[in-house]
Amino acid sequence: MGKSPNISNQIRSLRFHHEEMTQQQLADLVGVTRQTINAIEHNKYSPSLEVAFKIAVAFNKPLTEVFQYEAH
Amino acid sequence: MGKSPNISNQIRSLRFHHEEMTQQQLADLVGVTRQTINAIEHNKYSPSLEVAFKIAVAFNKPLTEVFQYEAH
DNA sequence: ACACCATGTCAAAAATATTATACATTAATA
DNA sequence: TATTAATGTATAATATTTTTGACATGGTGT
Repeated sequence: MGKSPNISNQIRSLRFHHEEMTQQQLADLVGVTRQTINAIEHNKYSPSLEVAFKIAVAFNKPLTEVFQYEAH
Repeated sequence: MGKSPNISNQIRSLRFHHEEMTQQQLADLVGVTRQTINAIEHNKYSPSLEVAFKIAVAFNKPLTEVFQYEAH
């Protein structure tokens, strides 16, 4: 659904809370490419639910702590 | 990410808990088609995070109560 | 200065999600 | 019987996400 201004995320800050985990390292944990992590981090589009869940697992956080939704 | 055996959901039972809300009615609330709801309900693929959030909002539940992830 | 690493970004291709149309089945109902 | 509503499918077309490959930048270290 294209650009998603109504979804935000804490990926960047979570990465730095995790011993400065790099975009590449997170991508490897999740099983996607570095560009995908970068795009999601910058809200270029809303990821699939599966990728979102995998990111949450990588940080050992519930999904809703990584991604927030604000209806408009 | 194609078929998603590691994501399950409670959409069907939530629909019936909501005055027997129909697939079409949920689709209208969410802004997708009936076929999309049907496919998601049957785990044919994992929806976008945005659609997942909208479904959760339609049921007035946190996303993680509607969708569950089980890493394998 | 040079190399290295993390990041931002871009464009084209591949993969996946979603729509649109259509048709079959079942249950309810007039 | 006939009709209507809800659902399960199916296929092709469109939209979106993800990959791949590439290049540029700023920072850090040698």
